[in-house]
Amino acid sequence: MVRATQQRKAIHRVLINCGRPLSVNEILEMAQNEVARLGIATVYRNLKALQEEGQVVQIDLPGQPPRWEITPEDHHHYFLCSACDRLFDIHGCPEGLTNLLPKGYTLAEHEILLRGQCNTCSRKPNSQ
Amino acid sequence: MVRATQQRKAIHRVLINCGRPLSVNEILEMAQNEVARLGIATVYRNLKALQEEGQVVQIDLPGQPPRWEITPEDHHHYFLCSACDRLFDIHGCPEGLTNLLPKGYTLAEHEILLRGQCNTCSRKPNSQ
DNA sequence: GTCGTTGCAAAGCGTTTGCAGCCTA
DNA sequence: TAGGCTGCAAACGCTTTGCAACGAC
Repeated sequence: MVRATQQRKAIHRVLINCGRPLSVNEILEMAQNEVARLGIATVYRNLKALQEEGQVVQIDLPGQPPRWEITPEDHHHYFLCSACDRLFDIHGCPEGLTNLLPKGYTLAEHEILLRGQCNTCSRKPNSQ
Repeated sequence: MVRATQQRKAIHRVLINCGRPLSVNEILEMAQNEVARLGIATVYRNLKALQEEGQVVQIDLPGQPPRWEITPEDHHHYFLCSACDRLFDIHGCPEGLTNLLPKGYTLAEHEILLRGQCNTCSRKPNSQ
C-alpha cells in the first residue's frame, strides 16, 4: 500500500507547479521549502516510485544531468538554454524526418534537443 | 608537448580500426590486447586529450553509456536501430526547426536521434 | 499497532586526481 | 636528461542501500 506522506506530496506538487523538467537537486531545494528536513535519498526513492506509477518521467539529455517532469500528455521535444541551463518543452515537430532515412530504414521514434537562448537570456547578451 | 606513447597510440588505433562508437570499457579491453597493463585512468586521460585535439568525439545518447568515436567530417545525426542496437549516421537536417521556438528564443544548435529499424532488421519482422 | 516511509550515513559506480616512478623526445 | 605520461589508489559526485526511528492508515 502506498502512503501519501508529506514528502511524497511535496515532491509531486513541486513538479506540478513548476511546469518544466527539474533536476533532482532543483526538486530537493524546492520541496525543502515545504518539508525542511527532506533528504536527497527520499527524493530519489519517490521519483522512482512516481515513475513506476506512471506519474512522472525521467528525461535524459546528452551531456546533461537527468531531469524529471510530470508525464506529458503529448509528444514533444526540448529546448536547453545555454545561458541559464534551464530546460523548456517545445511543442510540435519538424517536417520531413522520414526523408532523412536511408533506403529500407523505418522510423519509429525521434528525439530532438534544441540549444540556444531562452527569451529571458536573449535580452541579456552578456550572460553566458 | 604531446608524446606518442604506446598507450595513446593503442587507444587511438582501437577507435580507428573498430569503426563504430565504443564505450570506455570496450576501449580499455581492446587496447589492453596491445598494452597489457593499461589502466582505466589512462584511457580517460587520453580520450579527453584526443577530444581536445579534435581527433575524437564523445557521443552521449539518452539512456546509454557515453561512447567515443573518431571525429566525423560533417555535421550529422544518429539513427539507433531498436532491433540490433547499432548506431548509424544520418546526413541532412529537417526543415523548419526555428519555427518550433517560442517567441524570443534563439536557436544555436540541434541534436536529433531517430529510432526505428535499419534496413537489415526491417526485413526480419520477428526481431523485436 | 503495523509496516511503509523517512533521514542519515555508508556503500556503489563511473570518472577524476595526486603522486612517485617511468619513458619519450 | 627533462618533464610529460603512466599505473595505482584515493577522492570525487551522483545515486542507491541498510537500518533504526517515525508516522500514515
